[in-house]
Parts: sequence; structure tokens; C-alpha cells
Amino acid sequence: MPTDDLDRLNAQAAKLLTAHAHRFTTARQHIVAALHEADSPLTILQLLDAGEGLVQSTTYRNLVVLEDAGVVTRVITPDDHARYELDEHLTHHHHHLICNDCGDVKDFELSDNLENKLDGELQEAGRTAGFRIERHSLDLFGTCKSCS
Amino acid sequence: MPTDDLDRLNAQAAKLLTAHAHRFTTARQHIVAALHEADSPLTILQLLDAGEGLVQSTTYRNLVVLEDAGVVTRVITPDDHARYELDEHLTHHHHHLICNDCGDVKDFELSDNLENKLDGELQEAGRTAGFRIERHSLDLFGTCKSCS
DNA sequence: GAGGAAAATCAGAATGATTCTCGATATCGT
DNA sequence: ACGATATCGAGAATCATTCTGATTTTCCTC
Repeated sequence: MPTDDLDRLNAQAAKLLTAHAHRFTTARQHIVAALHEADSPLTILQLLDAGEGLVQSTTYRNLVVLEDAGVVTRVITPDDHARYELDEHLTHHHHHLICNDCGDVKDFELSDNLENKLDGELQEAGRTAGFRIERHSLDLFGTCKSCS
Repeated sequence: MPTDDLDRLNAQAAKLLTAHAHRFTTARQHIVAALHEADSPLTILQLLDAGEGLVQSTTYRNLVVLEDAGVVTRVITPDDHARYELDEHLTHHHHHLICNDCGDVKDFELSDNLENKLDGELQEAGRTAGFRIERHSLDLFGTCKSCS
């Protein structure tokens, strides 16, 4: 996680927020920085701990703004704590490994070849069902090393 | 959704519950019947409406029991209403199309060929990350016909 | 670089899906 | 039929998330 990356992220985030008539305040910068340092999606609590001077109510609101602007993405997991990560447009397409026991989330990627095949069939499935597809999510559930 | 199916489901559900030291009460039968009739995952509210004489607090508790026994599965969606469907062991492996607007969920399947290739890579990804994989979920997000 | 308008912040209150409590009821094995 | 245990129902409690209202910061214009 080199600093260059954070600079690039900040520039992209600022651009996205501006395009949506929002400001890239220091609180929002701290959120982006914390998500960047973490190598996996964070719960609100983890984010509040990791980020500098983050206040709960403001952070909830800022995450809504950041998600709306396309800077962050809410990751859906079975436990009832929302998790957030930087949007794939700012990082790269990936999937999640979710531990059934501790709830922890790790990233992984498919081979380009399989990912392409998958995309083709998914578009087809969407067409058949009358859906306009925006994205897909592929998650693995199991038990992580430390929980087994 | 022929009646034969429901008979088979009831037999399987009874077996699973018994194996877990639970009873297949009429309330639980009504839940299974309602989920069987619906062709997609139901929210608690939809389930209470669809099922015969279902009480909220009892239904929540019964869904936990049924999930523990492997009769039903909780479907994870972005909106904050839990959804449930019959477990894949009692039906068949499938995936979900989720509407970003109305939250509705539809089922679809991949070709066996692709599903097998996918399984292979996913096992591999789990091994690499030190996860023991139990299942995967593949969901499509987009806009359904009635919302576009 | 001062003034004003709009956006953002903070602390605490409100919301709402889900879970828990507890007394009453139904079910199983003997 | 009897006792032990599972289940039920109604309402209270929990807790992540959202909202509120007053205050502060930021940006734009002159």
C-alpha cells in the first residue's frame, strides 16, 4: 500500500465527490485512508477504530455519501454489521471469502478466463429474466484458518 | 409445485428436524409449505402473510431452528429484511437475481459446465487462502423488468 | 479577505428489524 | 394418563442504523 496509491485514490475520490456535488472533507479522507490501509472490508466499528478521529454518526452518513459517489461499496455479509471497502473502480474486481465463525472477510480473484466466461453467462441469464445487470457478487463461505 | 413435492419435502424436513432433536410442528409445516409455494426467497413479512396463522415471534424462532436443521437457508440481500428459502439440499443449486430498486429476488441457474469449472477454481482459491469452503453464493444485482 | 449560503459535523434521541422473556400449552415416551 | 421437555404467543428489550437540531466549516463572490 504505497503512498502513491493513496494519492491516486484521493484524487479519484475528490473527482467523484465533486461530480456528485459533495466535498472531500478531512473526515471523508480519513475514511478512504483507513479503507485503503486495510486489505479487506471493514465493519463500522473497525473503521471507527482504524480511522483518525472518526465519529459514529458522521461516519455512517459519510459512508452513504461515499457509496453514492461510487467511492466505497457496501459488502453484504451474513452477520448484522455492515462492511465497507473501496469501490472496484478504484481498486480491482475481486470476490470474498467469508468465515462462518468469526465473520472475517478476505479477498480473492478468479482467473481472467473464467471471469470472462462467467460474465457471458450472467449477462445471458439477466437477459432471460428481464433484468438489466449492473454487477455480480461471488462469495465463498467456510471456515478460516484461525477458526478451524 | 405439485403436491407430491410437498409430501417429499415434508418427509425430508421431518427427518432433518428429528435428527436435530426438534419437532415438525404445524407452525413449521406452514413455513415449509409457504416457502415451497413461493418461487423465490421470502421476507419475514411476506412469509407471515403467505403462511397460515404464523405469529411473528414464533416464526423468527422457528426459522432459526429450521436453518439449524438444514431445512431452510437465509438469503443475504442488501436491504435490511432477512429472506429465507428452502435449503438447496431439498431443492437444487441455484443463484439469485436481486433488484436494486424493489429488492425482489428471482432464481436462475448456470450451465453445469460452467458451474463445475467455477467449483474447481473456488476450491483452489479456498485452499490458497487457508479456508475450508462449505458453499458459494453468486448473486446478480440490477434492475428488474417492472422497475425499469 | 469579509460575508453569506450551503454543506458538513457532533451528540444524542428515535427507529425498526430481530431477539429475548416468561407463563401457558402441546407433544413425546413410558 | 403422567411427567418431562419442546414449543407457543404477547409483549418487552436489544442494538445497529438513521434522524434531528444546533453549531461549525467550507466555498464562492464581491
